[in-house]
Amino acid sequence: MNPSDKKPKRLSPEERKRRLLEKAIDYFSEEGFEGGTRELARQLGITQPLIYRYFSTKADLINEVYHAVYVSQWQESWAQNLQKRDRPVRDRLIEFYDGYTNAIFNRHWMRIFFFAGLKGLDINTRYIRRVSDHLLRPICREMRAELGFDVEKPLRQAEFDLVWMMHGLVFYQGIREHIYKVPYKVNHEFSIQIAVDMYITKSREVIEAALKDPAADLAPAASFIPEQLVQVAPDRI
Amino acid sequence: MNPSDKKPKRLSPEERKRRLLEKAIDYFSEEGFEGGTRELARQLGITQPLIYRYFSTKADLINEVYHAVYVSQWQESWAQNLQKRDRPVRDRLIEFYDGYTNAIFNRHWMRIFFFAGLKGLDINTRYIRRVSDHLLRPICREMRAELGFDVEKPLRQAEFDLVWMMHGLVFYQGIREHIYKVPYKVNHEFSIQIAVDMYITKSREVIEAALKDPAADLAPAASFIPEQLVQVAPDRI
DNA sequence: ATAGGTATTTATCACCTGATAAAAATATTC
DNA sequence: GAATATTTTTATCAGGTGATAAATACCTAT
Repeated sequence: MNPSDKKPKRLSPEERKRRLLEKAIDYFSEEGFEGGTRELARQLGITQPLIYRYFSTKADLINEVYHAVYVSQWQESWAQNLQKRDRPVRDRLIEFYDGYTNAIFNRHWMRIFFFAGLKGLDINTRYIRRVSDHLLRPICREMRAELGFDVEKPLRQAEFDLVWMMHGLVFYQGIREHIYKVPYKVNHEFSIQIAVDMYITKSREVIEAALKDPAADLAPAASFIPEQLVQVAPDRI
Repeated sequence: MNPSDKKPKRLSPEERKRRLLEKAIDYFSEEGFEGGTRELARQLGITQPLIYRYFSTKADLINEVYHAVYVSQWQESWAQNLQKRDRPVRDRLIEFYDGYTNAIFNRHWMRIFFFAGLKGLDINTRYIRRVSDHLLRPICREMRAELGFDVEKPLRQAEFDLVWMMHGLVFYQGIREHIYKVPYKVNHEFSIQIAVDMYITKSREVIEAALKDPAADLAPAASFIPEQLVQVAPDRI
């Protein structure tokens, strides 16, 4: 046996915790949060009680998994760059979706997102609200500004639906790739381009019709709840 | 108490099994397949061992849930009507998606689909293959025929991706409504119209470019496996 | 009314779950 | 090299799981 293969039986707390969290992301994104701590320990080559030296409860471990996968991946620059009016909206959107899909189109992110979504966990609803409030609503404003509509008038339902359609078209390709597991490489640049073009093309008539009709539904109000991406109610795990 | 409220303590096997399956659909679509048989029984007002008089194992019960939610909802007329060339493709697509979303945009279908998808269950991959082979590929043929392209030449990747984009745009609105649980009614007719228009608008240039370039990727071959929507490998539950 | 049939419950099995406490193994310090 | 400190394991707990067998409660036909 290669002498360099010798792995020390004891690790520093930092290194052990790092490996534990890394494996937990892997494991829970495959098995869901019902996955057992014993099997997780087995895959790490350690015994199950050792997990509890580094995470006080299973819920605590899962919380850190969330943080690592979701929170730390969110880029504040997304919302900032989307609102820099020195370039056409189309360019900004394509650049944004290039970065966004690059951050979230991976097996860990996609699967944990849906596991959490099906469980109705806080982190998931908060994330969707964040996408809605910090990304999609600003995009609607930018679109109005570029087309010369009044930015101050309240957002209409139809405009909001339309921007969600663009978002959904892009996002669904990630679902195909990582949830459906299609047996070939999905071309994301292509779908981003199609989605953005669809949005740009349809925006004028949708905004025009929505603003003309005083009876048209308003988009639901942005959330009042001070939203963070962090907490998970422990009893939901 | 209203005398008509008196419920008999014993039911006929048919009625009991019917109620059990109905509740199981409800229960597993909320909790996922890890949901316990005791809680299921509790919600039915019966004891847990009674379940095993009507379903030999939990896997057997889940299998019947699948069948009720997926298989029995599939309409053969979808594929048939899509290929009747007496009307424009646009009309056929809109009619199809009206019927399709009407069948699958409900909490049971949507949630069970993703629970099964995350577990990698056969039923789910089979379903996706069925959508691909029986719906989306025929749509691509119809589109080529309407635009006057050669229907016999093999399907290209870009055409296939494009039809999946239309499909994804529509499907994603169901995800928003039933997985994200947005707090308002999503307008499906609107998104269907946008999706179909996007597909029709982009088809000509995509097909043209794909057929012109001899190096363009082909779409993956339709599946050879004799696909059914029925079986679930018991050991995967 | 009673007897037979069967739907339903009670009691129980072996196994798995997250979590805790004490013992052991390893590394570090003097 | 002995003493100390800390990582890791062993042993175990209480409670939950799917499933089975035997006992019971209910309905119906006679």
